[in-house]
Amino acid sequence: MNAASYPLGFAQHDHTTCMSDALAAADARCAQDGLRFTPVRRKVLEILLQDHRALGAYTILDKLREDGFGSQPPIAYRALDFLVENGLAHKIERLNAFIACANTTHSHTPAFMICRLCNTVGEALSSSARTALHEVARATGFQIERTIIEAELPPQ
Amino acid sequence: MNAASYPLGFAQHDHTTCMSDALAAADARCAQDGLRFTPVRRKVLEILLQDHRALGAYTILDKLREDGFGSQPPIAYRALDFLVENGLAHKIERLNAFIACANTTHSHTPAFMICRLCNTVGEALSSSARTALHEVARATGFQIERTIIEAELPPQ
DNA sequence: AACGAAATGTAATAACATGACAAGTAAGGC
DNA sequence: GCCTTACTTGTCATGTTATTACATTTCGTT
Repeated sequence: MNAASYPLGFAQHDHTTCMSDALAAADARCAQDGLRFTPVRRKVLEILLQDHRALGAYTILDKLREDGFGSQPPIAYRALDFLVENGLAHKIERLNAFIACANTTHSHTPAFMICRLCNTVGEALSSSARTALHEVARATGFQIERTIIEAELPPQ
Repeated sequence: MNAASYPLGFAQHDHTTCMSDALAAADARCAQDGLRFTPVRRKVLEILLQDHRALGAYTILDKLREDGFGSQPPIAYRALDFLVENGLAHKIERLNAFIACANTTHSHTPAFMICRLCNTVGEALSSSARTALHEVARATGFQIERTIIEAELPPQ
């Protein structure tokens, strides 16, 4: 096993770079697509990038408050909606929580590997699983609009 | 496309038989494994079997109340936990809601096909997708304890 | 009948999420 | 430049989902 092939979140890495790179990518992406990467939205992404763990909306809200932003739930939820819609973050349904996207370079819908103990979340490639799922759906006459693939990992 | 290959929930079928068969299977299963299939638990399964749509715990709770059972949340959640733990129902994470298992004959973890409009949920075979996911995990050094595979269907 | 384990009843509260409306801010047309 | 319009944010209120804690009852066993 090679550490470099671990999903981000479980892998050792230079976290400062990882954060600044992700923010730079988000800046570029928003500029390119005419999206307004406002202070709250940026701050929420920064908060999510701090750890690679999934954070609940209210945890995020607390951190926003500390930084002088509004502290009512819609503040956090709206920023999170923006990030999720634009592929800068993901919602982990299993946890009702959110993580920063670990792979901003291209559009994707990863499989999430969730540590049962600490909520660390890794993004793994999921194209084979996703293809299989689409194939199953097609065989039964359905189209799929969106897929959710999450795996819970036992304590290591 | 052949209607018979649709997942239950989307397929035409004799619903009375489907319900009574499922209840009989649950009875048998619980008898065999020494599980206590108490009145509340049975009632909750009946409620879930009524439609093949995903129902929230509080919807179930309302129906329990109508039938003279306790009406505090733990009543419903405990029965649901029992059913889910023992494979008689599933939780749909995307919806924070529950459905009766459509396939009591063998242990399985299906992929769920969720209609975005009406919350009708079908169970589809997912072994290929699941295998692919395990393979991805193995390749990155993880074991998977539990998988969640859900697909949202566009309005037909 | 007495015991321990499992299940249920009930109250309180925690955690997650949205609706509605007012106020502020940015971008494009004139 | 300033007006309009669309978007974003602030705030209050409320709705929805889920758990903790503890008392009581039921069930199976001895």
